[in-house]
Amino acid sequence: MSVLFSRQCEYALQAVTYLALKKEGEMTSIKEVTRKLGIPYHFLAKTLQSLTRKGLLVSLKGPAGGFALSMPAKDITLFHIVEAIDGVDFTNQCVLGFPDCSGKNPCAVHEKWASVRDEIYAMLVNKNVSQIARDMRKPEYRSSSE
Amino acid sequence: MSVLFSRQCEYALQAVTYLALKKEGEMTSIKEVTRKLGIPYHFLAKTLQSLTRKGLLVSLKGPAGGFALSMPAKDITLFHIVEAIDGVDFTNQCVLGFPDCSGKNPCAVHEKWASVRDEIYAMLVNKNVSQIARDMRKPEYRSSSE
DNA sequence: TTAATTTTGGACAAAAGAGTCTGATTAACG
DNA sequence: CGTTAATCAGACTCTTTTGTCCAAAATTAA
Repeated sequence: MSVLFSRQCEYALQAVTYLALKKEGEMTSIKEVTRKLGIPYHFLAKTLQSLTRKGLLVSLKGPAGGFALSMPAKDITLFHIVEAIDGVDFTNQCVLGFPDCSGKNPCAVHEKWASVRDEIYAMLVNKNVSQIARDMRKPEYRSSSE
Repeated sequence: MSVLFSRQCEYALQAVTYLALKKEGEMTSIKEVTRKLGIPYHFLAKTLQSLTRKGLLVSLKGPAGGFALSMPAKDITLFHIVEAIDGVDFTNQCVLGFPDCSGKNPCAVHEKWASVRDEIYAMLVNKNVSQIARDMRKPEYRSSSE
């Protein structure tokens, strides 16, 4: 199992941040993204199509076609991507799986998890893909296998 | 998908903390646990058997049989249970799914996630099921549907 | 000893997640 | 116009996870 997000969501996060490295409006093909990131072609295709339908990306068919961010990179956060692929249930679900866990009826780690969850939320919201692209251009940020 | 742990692991966490409510050495049947917690009988059976093989529980067949903690509740932490069912990969995996993410080669949220992960780890290690049982006996801690 | 009640073990089924394949559509370029 | 290169759509397969079923073994109590 993946840690916190589904595989598909991880791929989406990786791919969108990769697109953010390109200059605004430049189209990037699925082929390029999957090669650089080492993820399955057709699976990512579906994922990017889904992000396009949700309005986070734009796409263009034909030669010189591909995908690009639909808005300035500074307006897209990691949270937007997670929201589009996995949904945001993690923001209100009990980490121990109790269906009726709440402030009135807390599980053993309710408050602690609430604070952890808030940190995760902040981690996703406070990072827009423009900042990430800036970070990734630094030499010490090279997570893809190029 | 569940939040952080597999369904089976959530069930295990719920069940073991339920067993911790009983007095030391008292046997509790699968039937009772699944009824109180509203989780599938045969599925939990397998889970408890697995915890028994791993040494966290003891079991006894026959009428008046069932399961009990194999050691004092204060010696069992949530982490032990997670370790036995899901494993501890979450302690060293990249949250964005980059296979080669590391301190030398960090992803965009590497440090932030490291601190969140440490908090999760502490949350699991610092809670033993004896404390949890004590908490659950208070009136405001009633997470099962009894 | 017999009946009842429980865990144990293994096989099986269903559902969800991940990944693949093929053909259609679209657009750039010669 | 025809070729080529890309997305799009949908069906399909494979794997993992979740859940179910049944018979055997063990233990208690009558």
